[in-house]
Amino acid sequence: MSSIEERQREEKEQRRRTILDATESVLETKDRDEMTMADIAEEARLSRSLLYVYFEDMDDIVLGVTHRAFQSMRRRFQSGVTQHDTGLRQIRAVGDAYVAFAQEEPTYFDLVSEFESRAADPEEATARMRQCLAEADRALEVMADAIQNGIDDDSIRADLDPMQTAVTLWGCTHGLIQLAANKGTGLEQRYELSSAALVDDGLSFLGVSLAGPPLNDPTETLPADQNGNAQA
Amino acid sequence: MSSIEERQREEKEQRRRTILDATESVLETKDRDEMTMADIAEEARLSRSLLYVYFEDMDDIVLGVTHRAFQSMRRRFQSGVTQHDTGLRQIRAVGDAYVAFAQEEPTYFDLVSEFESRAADPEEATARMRQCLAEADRALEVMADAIQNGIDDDSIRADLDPMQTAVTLWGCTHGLIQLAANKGTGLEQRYELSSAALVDDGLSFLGVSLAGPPLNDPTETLPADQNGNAQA
DNA sequence: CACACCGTTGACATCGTGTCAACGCCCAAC
DNA sequence: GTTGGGCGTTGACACGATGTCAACGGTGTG
Repeated sequence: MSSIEERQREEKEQRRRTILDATESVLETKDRDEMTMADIAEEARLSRSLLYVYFEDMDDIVLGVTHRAFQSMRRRFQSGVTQHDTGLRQIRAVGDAYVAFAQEEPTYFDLVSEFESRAADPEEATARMRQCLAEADRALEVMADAIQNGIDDDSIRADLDPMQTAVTLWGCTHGLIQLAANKGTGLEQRYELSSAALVDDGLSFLGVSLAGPPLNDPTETLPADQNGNAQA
Repeated sequence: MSSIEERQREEKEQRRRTILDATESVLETKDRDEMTMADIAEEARLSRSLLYVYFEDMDDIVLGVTHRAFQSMRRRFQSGVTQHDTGLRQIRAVGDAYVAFAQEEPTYFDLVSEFESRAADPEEATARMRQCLAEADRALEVMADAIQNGIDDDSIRADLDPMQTAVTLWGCTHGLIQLAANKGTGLEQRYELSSAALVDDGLSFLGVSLAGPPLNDPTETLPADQNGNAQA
C-alpha cells in the first residue's frame, strides 16, 4: 500500500508540475493579468476544474511559478559568487547575474518584480508565499556572505552592515533593471541612453559606494537625515 | 453660444474630476486589482455606464489618477531642490522628497510603481499614458538639473552624465523605497532592520557614489563589464 | 462481484465588463 | 407655446471569467 500511495503522490506532484509548466508557457506570450484559467487548462490539456483541485486559485498557481523564478535567481547568484575571488567582484557578479536573469528569463523576472511590488504582511502569508520569501532570503544571504567576504579581504569598506547592504543593493539593482527593461526603449530614443550601458554603469556606480571612502565622517560631505544618523 | 459650450466644457471637466476623485477614494481602501467599476460609480454617485462616457475603461481612469500622482511627485522634487544650495544636497533632497511622497501618499506611490513596472512601448502609447511619461520626464529633468548644479559647484564628480545619472538614481531610489515599503516589516523582524533607516542609509549610500572618487581608473577597483566599458 | 474511493469532468451560479437602445431634459427654432 | 433635435444619462443585455458541486468512471479492496 505504501507503493500505491507513493505512486499517487508522485502522480500528484507530476500533475502539479505539468500545471506549472503550462502556466510558464502561457506567460511567455501573455501578460499575467490577461492570462486566464482556461488558457492554462488548455495548454496543460486538462479540464479547467481540475486546476482548482491542485491549486487554490490563479494567484496560487502563479506563486508556484514565482517560487521557481526565485530558485533560478538564487542559483544564478550562487554561481556568480563562486566564480570570483574578492568580495567586491563577487557582489558585482551577483549584479551581473541579476541582469542576465532579467534578460534570459524575462518571465521569471516579471514574476519576481510583481512579487516584490506586493506587500507581504508579516505572518499571515500563505504557505506558497512563504516558500518564495524563504528563497528570496537565501538569495539575500548569498549576497550578505559575499559582502562579508569583501569586508574581510578589504575590497569592501568595513563600516557596512552586510545584511542591510545586501538588501540595499538588491533593491537598487532591481529598480535599475526594471526601469531599464520597461522604460529603456523610450529613454534610448529620447536621451540616447543604451539600456545595457545604463544598468552596467549603474552597477559600477553602486560598486563605488561599496569600495568607496566614507572612512570617518560622511556627514561632512552628505547632509544627515532627519534622525541625525548618517550611515550604519 | 460660446458661454453655453463653455459651461458644457466646464461641467464635463468637472465630472471627469469627480470620477478621478472617487477613484482615489476607493484606492485608499482597496487595491487596484480588487477595485471595480461599480465601486467607482457608487463612490462618485453616478451610474456605472456613465464612466464609459468619460473614460475608455478602468485602465484609462487609473492612468488619470496616475497622472495626478506624477504631478504631485514632480512638485515635491522641485520643492526639495529649491530649498537647498549645493547640487549634492539638492539631489539628496529629491531622494528625501521621494521617501516622503511614498509615506504620505502611498496610493500615489503605488500607482507610480505600477506604471513603472509596465512596459511603455515606444510610440504606440495611449494619450493619457503619454501624459504620465511627460510628467515623469519633467521629474527626471529636475534631477538632471540638480546633478548638473552639483557638477558645476564641485559637490558631484564631473565624469557623470547628468541625465543618465538621474535615471540611475531614480531607479535605485524607487527600488529601495518599494522594497522597504513592501518587505519592510518582514525584514525588521527577521534581521532587525528598520525600514526608515534602510532607505535613509540607502540614500546616503548612493550619495557616496555621487561625490565619490572614481577620479581616474575605476577598472582598478571594479571589474569591467563584458563590453569592456566601465563608466560613463 | 459489489463496494468504496479518488481523480476527473460538465454544468451551474455569480460577478464584472462593455455596449446599446431608450428615456428625459435643455435649448433653439418656428 | 409648442415642436423638434441634440446631449447627458440610465437600465438592460450579452459575453467572458471565476469558483463550486453533483455526477461519472476507473481502480483497488473486501
